[in-house]
Order: sequence, then C-alpha cells, then structure tokens
Amino acid sequence: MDDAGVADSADRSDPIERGGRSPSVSADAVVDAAEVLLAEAGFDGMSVRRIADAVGVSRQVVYTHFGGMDGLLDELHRRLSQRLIDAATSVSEPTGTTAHLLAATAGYRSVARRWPDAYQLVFERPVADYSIGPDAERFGLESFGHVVDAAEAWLRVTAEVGRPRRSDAIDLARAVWSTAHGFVVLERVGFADPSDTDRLCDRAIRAILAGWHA
Amino acid sequence: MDDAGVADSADRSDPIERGGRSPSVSADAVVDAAEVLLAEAGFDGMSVRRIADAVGVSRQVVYTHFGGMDGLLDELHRRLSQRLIDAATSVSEPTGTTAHLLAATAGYRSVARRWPDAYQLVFERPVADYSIGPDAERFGLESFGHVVDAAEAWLRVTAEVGRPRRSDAIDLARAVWSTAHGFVVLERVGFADPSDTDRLCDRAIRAILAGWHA
DNA sequence: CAAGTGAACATGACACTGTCATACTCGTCA
DNA sequence: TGACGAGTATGACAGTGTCATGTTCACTTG
Repeated sequence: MDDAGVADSADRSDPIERGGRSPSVSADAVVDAAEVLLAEAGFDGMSVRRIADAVGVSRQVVYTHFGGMDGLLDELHRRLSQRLIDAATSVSEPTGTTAHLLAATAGYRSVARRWPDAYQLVFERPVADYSIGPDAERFGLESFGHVVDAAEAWLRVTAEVGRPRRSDAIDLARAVWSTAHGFVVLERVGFADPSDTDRLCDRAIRAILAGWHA
Repeated sequence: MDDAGVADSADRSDPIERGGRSPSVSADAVVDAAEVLLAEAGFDGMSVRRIADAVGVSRQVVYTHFGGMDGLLDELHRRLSQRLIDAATSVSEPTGTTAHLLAATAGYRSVARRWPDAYQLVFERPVADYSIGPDAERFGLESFGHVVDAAEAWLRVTAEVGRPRRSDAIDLARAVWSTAHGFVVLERVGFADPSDTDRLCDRAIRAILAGWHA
C-alpha cells in the first residue's frame, strides 16, 4: 500500500525516456495477462507469480512496471472502470425523456452483469489488503457526470417552470444511480431473480421520476 | 471450500454429544476473537494464526470447530447478518405509514455504517477464496421478509381499493430495499457525502412511494 | 476398576502468497 | 572504452490456509 516512488505507467507512452533503456516487456502485456487470469480464476487466482508465468517473465516485472500488486490493481481498476464508463455512456446523447434514463440505467446494469470482476473491483473491496489509489478513483466521478447530465436533461423537459437547478439534477442523478446500483447488489448476492430485475428496476425508477416533484 | 464432514456448530448446543468429549474451548470464543480482529485489522488481519493466538490455543481449534477458515467465515456471516436483521427490525411494528418505511431504511443504513465489516461480508465478497455457504444465506432472505411486511402494510393503508397483492408488496419492498442499498454502496465507495445521504435517501424513497401507483 | 474409544488440541510440514535485496544483462552516453 | 542505469532474474523472508501426525484426556464399556 506504499504508493511512494511508484512511477505512473501512464507517462510511459514514450518507450524511450530520459536515456533509459526501453522496456523489453510491455506493461500492457502484464495487465492483459492479469485480466485473463482474473476472468478465469478470480481475484484469488490472479497472483504475481501466475501473471509473470503467463507472460513468460519473472515476478520482478510486476514491481518494475507497477511497484507491486497494488499498483497493478490500480491499473486494472483504471482499465475496467473505463470499460464500465464506455459501456454506460455509449447509449446516446441525453434526450431528457424517461426512456433515455431507463435505457442508461439498464445499460449500466447489463455491463455490471457482463463484467462482474470489473464491477467488483470498482464498487467493492475484493482484495482485502488493497484499497484504491487516489488517481484511480476519478473514473467513478467522471461516470457520474454523465448521469447528472441525463438527469438535468430530464428535469429540463419535465419541469413546469424555469430552468432546473444543478443541485436538484445531482440529487435526482444520485437517486436514480443508487437505485440501479442497489438492484445490481441484490442481484449479485442472489436475493433477486435476475430475469425479473429489469422489469422491477424500470418500475422503481419510473416511480422515482413520477414522484420526484411531489 | 470443502463443507464435507464439517459438523454444523449450531447443533453443538448440548456440550455432551454422543459420548464425545465436551469441547474445552468454546466455539464462541473463537468467533469473538475473529470479530475483534476483524474490527481492528480488517479481513486481511483476521488470520487463523492470529485468531488462535488471541484465544490462546492452537490453529487446529479453528479446524475442529469450523472445518477451516471457510466455516468460520460462515459462522461470522451468520452472526453479523443477524446483527443487521436485529437492528433493522427493532424499529417497531409496521404501521403502514411512510414514516415507518423511512425509519426502517434509515436504521438499516445506519447499521451498515456502524458495522461496515458485517455489511461487507453479507453483501460483498471481501475474501477472494470464500463464497458463502448455503445455510448461511437464509438470513438475508429472512430479513427481506420484514421489508415485505412493511411494504404490504404501507400498500394496505394507501391503496385506494381492495387488499394489496402480495406480489406488489414484494415489488415495492425490493424497490425500497434496492434504493437503500444503493445509497449505502455509493457512500461506501466515497461517491456520496455521508452527511447528505440521509436526506437524499429519504427523498428518493418518498419519490418512489409517491410515484408507485402512477 | 481397568481398558478402550474417540474427540479436542498441539505441532511440524507443505505449497502458496507478496515483497525485497541482490546480482546480472545490456543499451545509452560521456 | 568505461561508467551509468533501467530492466530483468533469482533467492530469501515472513506471512497465509491446510493437512498429517502425535498427544492428552474425559467418557463409555467390558
């Protein structure tokens, strides 16, 4: 958990840097292998040694490129949360309709279903020792911005008078997002029938919207 | 993860059993120590050796009583989820008012805040290797029954005509529960300001109730 | 009462984990 | 050509959960 002295792999875009030797093993290969192992064997099967073996290098490579398992998890978090964001924001531009908000949340839930490891890494704490790095969590805030935009568009369309306040849009966005997340959680735990979740989540969000101005 | 041959500690209520020797070290002492270590050092610091040292016995005790770390986590799950249930159902009898549903969910969220380890063990997967045992998860279903009762009472009071259908009560209960859980998740991840969560969660649930019959 | 039985407990060992110190390779630059 | 330094490899260390083995000892049975 010591982030000190760990170079961010983001500024490794230039392979030759300050006269140093160009890395013979790409950091991407390591993250790729980690992701494959994660999907195949879970967080338990994704060990430094297994990753190094999969790439065909020594364990030290993980420490040179990421400073250790924590740094590698940070990089994984970046990649996986970006995937969540891309999938959630690829729906369309906010139209302000109820249908758009429903589609956005439905897309979000389907993404959480498709990449459970990503969801787990972003919203839970699947590795006991690991807590997320400071710059890795900005992706979550970024994704939330899109939800606020969608909520603001909805308020603009449905509000009787005047321009909706931003704070009200944030409130609505948090409400809708929380509800969607709650359904994901209960489905993951096994308390909810997945086939029925879509219908019910839609109904809940419709109810929130219908009763929002009450 | 091999539950085979592991006696359920629930039927150890009678210390003398089939001629066997009564256990000199109570299983409760082990779970107590595990819970203390969990609160102090997290899931990472709660190891078999540390637990055994805290109780003052050997590691084997964990295996005799619980069959291993998995069985101990099952027992911890039982105890902690029971705590969540007790706190959530200790509010009062369902009155069918909106205030009661709000109080129940608020209590639930405060419990999740007070015992984050319990929440994590019940609703997340904090230990990579461990997946919950079959009989340990019935507590979740039990707690949900109380929410359904509260939702049914609310429907009975607010419904215009006739007796509410049980399926509609279940739908409403899942919606309310999911929303409350979603706020807990976002607060845990750090996306939401805890001091503002109470107000907003109340507003979201009020909106759901207001728009439920729409 | 004495022998036997078997559960509870203790201990050493095994494979595994992340991490670090150290040694080695080898491209780059003075 | 020599020094430098980044990338890589390897051995070691303290941890982890788990299991095989050995010991203790209360209770049952002959």
